[in-house]
This record gives sequence, structure tokens and C-alpha cells, in this order.
Amino acid sequence: MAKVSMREVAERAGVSVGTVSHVVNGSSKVAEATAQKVNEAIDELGFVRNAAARQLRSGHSSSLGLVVLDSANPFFASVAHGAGHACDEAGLSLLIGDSGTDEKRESKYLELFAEHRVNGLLVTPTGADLSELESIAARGTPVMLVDRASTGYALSSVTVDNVAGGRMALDHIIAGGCASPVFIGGPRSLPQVADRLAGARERAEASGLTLPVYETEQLTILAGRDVGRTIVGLPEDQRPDAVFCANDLLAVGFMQAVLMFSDLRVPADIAIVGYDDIDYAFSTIVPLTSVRQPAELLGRTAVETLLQENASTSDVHHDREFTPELVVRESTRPVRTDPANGSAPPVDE
Amino acid sequence: MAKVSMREVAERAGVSVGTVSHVVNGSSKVAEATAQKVNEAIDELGFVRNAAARQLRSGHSSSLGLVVLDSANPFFASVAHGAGHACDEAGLSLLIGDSGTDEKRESKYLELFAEHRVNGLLVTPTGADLSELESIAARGTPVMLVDRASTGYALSSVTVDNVAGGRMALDHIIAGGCASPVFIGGPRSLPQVADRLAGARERAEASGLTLPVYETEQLTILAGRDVGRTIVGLPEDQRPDAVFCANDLLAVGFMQAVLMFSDLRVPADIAIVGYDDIDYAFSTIVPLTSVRQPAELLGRTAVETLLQENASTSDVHHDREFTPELVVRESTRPVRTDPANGSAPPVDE
DNA sequence: TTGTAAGCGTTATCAT
DNA sequence: ATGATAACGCTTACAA
Repeated sequence: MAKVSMREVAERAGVSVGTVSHVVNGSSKVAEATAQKVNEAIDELGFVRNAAARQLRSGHSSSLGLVVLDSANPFFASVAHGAGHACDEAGLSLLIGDSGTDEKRESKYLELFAEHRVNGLLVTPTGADLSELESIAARGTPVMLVDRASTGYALSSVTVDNVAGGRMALDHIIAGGCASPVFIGGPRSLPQVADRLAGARERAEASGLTLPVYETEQLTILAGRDVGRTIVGLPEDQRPDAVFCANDLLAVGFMQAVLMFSDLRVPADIAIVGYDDIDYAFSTIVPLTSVRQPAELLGRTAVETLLQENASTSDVHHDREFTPELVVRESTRPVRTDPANGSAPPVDE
Repeated sequence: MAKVSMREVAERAGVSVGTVSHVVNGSSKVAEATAQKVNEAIDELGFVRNAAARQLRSGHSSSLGLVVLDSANPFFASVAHGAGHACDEAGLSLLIGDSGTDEKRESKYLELFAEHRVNGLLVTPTGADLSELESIAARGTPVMLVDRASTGYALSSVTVDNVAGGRMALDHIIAGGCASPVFIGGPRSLPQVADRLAGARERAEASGLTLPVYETEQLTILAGRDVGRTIVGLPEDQRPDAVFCANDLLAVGFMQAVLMFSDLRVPADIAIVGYDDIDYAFSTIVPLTSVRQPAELLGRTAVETLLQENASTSDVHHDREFTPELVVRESTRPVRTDPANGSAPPVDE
């Protein structure tokens, strides 16, 4: 058992615990010779610092907590990766929690991290009510919203403009000549989903189109496949000619269903646009057009901004917003160069 | 700041700290009325237990540490997911470290987890030398190897038979009539890679074929794409007619390169077999034939076995091995039914 | 340069 | 049923 304490090391080396502490932490000048003896004792005994005691005494934890909606989603995996790197550079360790879009689990992790006295919290919240987070922040633990705007709350945030992303997707779909697009995604209580839909619907309606919604319970491949099965079973005159999926996982699943359960072609019969541009979007059966989000950068920026606010004495909150980018691949029809129409490519904003 | 301690709660409620501790932990009978008062005080003050103090006093951490090679790899994401679930059920929290196949980083996490006095360590080691882990185990922290055999060391392990997987892949490739397969993967110092190659080579040589190796530095999409670019640039008579990739990420990247940088067809000109059967293997441009590993089960079993060993007093080590499974899709040629040959499907073992 | 000693916030063992 | 109180292993003034 690693039940060797500084006291035992001190005894073995014939010095005091204070001295041991100093050589372990390099906190004060210790004579070369004594340091040597102490280090020997440490090796012989297999001493390992006790993080709990150290933290209890010092008051802080040198760690950050991150709560994501789904760590199996490559988007969040990238966010976590970026955050992890930034933490490494700052000498912090990153605790990761996966809420699975469940408020109970989210609270559980928030509680756990609070008990561990993390230096800060990075959270992609599940629910609409951010008051729990706000009160945590008010009590002194810096909170940073990740991929979620702080609208109406005294919290900082790092986001990507989802409304703009939704607009890009629909503009592109419409420019390709599709006339009956639908939206697939959910739960709609997630602002990411709601905003992408809002942007998309805005552009659909501007072109005189409705944008029916197929709401899913989760943003997974499986959910996409289920909707896909439903849609390919529709009579031709009710079948959409384009789908905009709230994320790439849904799009991947949807594409699987189309190609597995029907003879429909992508994009000729149904065009597909995803969201996130995960690494695999490039490699799908029909390479996927997607709205790219700078996931790693999001994670990194979240950490850096948090640390920065932590260092400053003021209580200012920062809201950093990135802009997504449409990546066009084969899952959507080429932009229609309709001479009557001027043949302009889709324009943002 | 969450600097409210039990002492303050006790004062506020007019009781002793001992009593507060009891109501917080439900550890002993407390009168209904006093419990009420204490809970009120807790709410009003916003008291949050201090994990460091609690652990220091109690001696254990209620957490497990997991160190994986690459958390962005869906295979390890699944392993972590399975492990996380098992931990949840056991009321433990899971600390996750990503070594990035770097021994330095691996050691760093091992050290960090040791300082946190985790109840056990789940590790997919990077290097060949497991003596560091062995001595950690000897000092009392249970260590469980994940996706790595314990050969020669007094450690427990949960693995999938990589040699068998390699055999399956090559048997299938050969049965499809390919005559010049190559192996893509690396670093070869990883036993997972070495074993898959060993199994594959065994079967290749049994059929009188050599199995050239394109060694990569990492098991990533990018690495696969690089090798792909090299291979499609080869003169036709030197070009392989099948590749067996050490994991699906490589296979995905390789496929991207083939389709992007050449007019070669998959599987007609080049057949591709991956390893892991990640969710996306199903959705690649040409759906990928792959050797499936039960990733979530691996993680779950690792945790359960560890806990089990932890509970028992004996020092027995367990080695649990799962068998992989070939999943055939369109990236490989159909098995050749050569009448002269009996037309048997590929056989395991 | 090194030793001494007072906590950090809990839990657990006693008494009461 | 509740209260005192002694650890747990460490950091950090302050003394020597």
C-alpha cells in the first residue's frame, strides 16, 4: 500500500517533515546533502504525495471540471481534447464528466466537481435553467459555458453561432434546387438544436418553404437511422428531397438508412447536410456536406478564457463566439446555376 | 467561495460538527428535528462537502483511474464508456487520462492517479516494460491491463485475442482471391499491432505469400491517408491488391486516399480490412470489412474484475480474453468459390 | 539551512 | 441522540 507518509520519510532520512516537504516541492533552499538523503529515503520507501492532504492544506485543487453532453460524440471528444491540452500547458488536470443529456447526471457531476473544489467548471448544460450554475459561479467557482450562450445569466461563454450555421445549411440546400427540405434533430430543448433550426427555418421561409421537423430524442447514429427508415418509407410525394441534420451523427445514421433500406440516391433523390464536420464526415458512403465547428479550439479557448478571468480580480464575464463554416461535399446537389437567377453561390448572412 | 465548513454549519444549526457529519452521511441516528435544522443551515450557507478532507480522513478516494492510448479513437472512447458505466453502478468516479501513446504522459497520469489514491488503475500501456505498473501493483494499488496481455508480469488483464483477429483478416483476404496483401500499422512496439501482424503473417505465409509492412507512427486517419497516397502512387505491378490495417482509423484514411488520389476501385483493385469495427466503419464510402472487438464490454469487464479482485483478500490475478469477430462488408471481395478448391468459407483457427 | 507546530475539514471514537 | 476531540498527511509561518 502507498501508505508511506512524509513522517516516515523524514524519520528514515533523519530530518523533519518540513524539510521533506521542501525537497519534494522545491519550495525552499535545502542543502544538497540533505536533499540527497531525503530523495533516497523517498525512493526506498516508495513515497507518493497525498493529493488530498496537500489540497486540504493548500486550499486549491489544480484541476478543472468539464461536463459534456456525450463524450462518445467526436465533436465533444474534440472539445475535451482541446481543453485537455490547454490544461496540460497550464499544469492543471482535467476532470471529465459525461452527462448524457441528463440533468440528473449533470448535477451529479457538478456536485462531484464542487466537492473536489475544482478551480473552474466548463459546462455544456442540458437544461434551460442555468440558475444552478449561476449560483455556483456566484459562490466563487468560475463557470464557463461551452457551446452554449450565456443569455440572461451572469456567466461567461464560448460558443459557435448556431443560427448562422442553420442559415448556411439551408441556403446551400435551396441553392441546390431542393424544394422540400426537412429538419432532423432533437431534443428541441437543446439551444444548439433550436438555434440551428431557427436559422434554417428563417431561410426556408424566406424562400417560401416550410421546414417540417423530425424530432429525435438523441443526437446519435441510431436516432438518425430510425428517422431515415421512417422517411424512406414515405410515399414519394411526401418524401423530402433534402434533410438538414442537427449533427453529423444523425446524418451518418440517416444516410445508412437511406442506402440500406431504399434505392434512393444521395444527393439526387435526397440531399443530406450534417453539422460539426467530424473527421468521419469526410469518409461516409457519400461524403457528407457539413457545417464545421472549431471543436478543439472551442475547448482550448474555454480553458484559456476561464484561466484568464480567474487571474484577473474583476468579475467581468466574457462571451466569445466563433463562426461556423460550410464544407460542401457530395451529399448535396451542386449549386444550381440557373441562368434566370444569376447563378450566385450561396452567401452567408 | 465554497469556503463553508461543517463547523459553520454546526454553529448555525446550534449543534456539533459530529452531528452535522452524521446527517450529511446518514451514518447514525439523528433526531428528525435536529436533522431538519442542520439541513436548513446547509441550504442557507450553501455548504458543500470537502472531498479532500473527507478522503484524507477516510483513507480512500472512491475513484478509479483509466489511462488510454488515445481518447479520440472511438475504440477507446467505447472502452471508457463501458468503464464509466460500471463505475457509476459501483458508486465510483472514473478519472480518465490520455497518454497519446507517450510513455512520459502515461507516467504522468499514473503518478497523478497515485497521488489521488485511486482505488485501482486501468491501463493500456504504451511501452514494453511493465515493471513500473508491477511495482505500483505490488505497493497495493490494483492494476488492470486493458487491451494488453500480462505476459510475464504479475498483473491482471482483459484482452481481445489479437493474433486470432489477424488470422481472421488474412484468411478472409486470401479467400477473396487476393494475392499480394500488405499490412499497414504501427508503431510495431505496440503489442496490439505486433500481434495482429503476427496472426496475419502466419496465415499469409501458410498460403505462400509474404506480407510486406507499411509501418505508421500512429493509428490515425491521417497516418492511413499518408500511406494510402504512397501506395496508390506505386506502379501497378508493385501495388498490393489488399491491405489489412491495424485499426479502422487507418483503414478509413487509407480508403480516403485511394478514392481521392486514384481511380482505383475498392474492393476490385484494392480490398481493405480494418480492425475494431467502430460505429463509423459501417458508414464509410465503401462500407468497411473489419475485425470487431467488444470495446464497451472490455471496459466494463476491466472495472468489474478489478473490483472483484479488490474485494477478495487473495492476491490472485485474472486474465480474461475475448475473441474478436470478423464483420464482412463491401470493402473486401466476396469469397471466391473456386470449384477446384472446395469453395469453403474462411475458417477461424 | 533546518526544526517546530498550528491548522486545513472531515470522520470516528469516545463520553455524556 | 448528541457533543468533544483526536487523528488523517501535508504546507507554511516562525523559530532556532
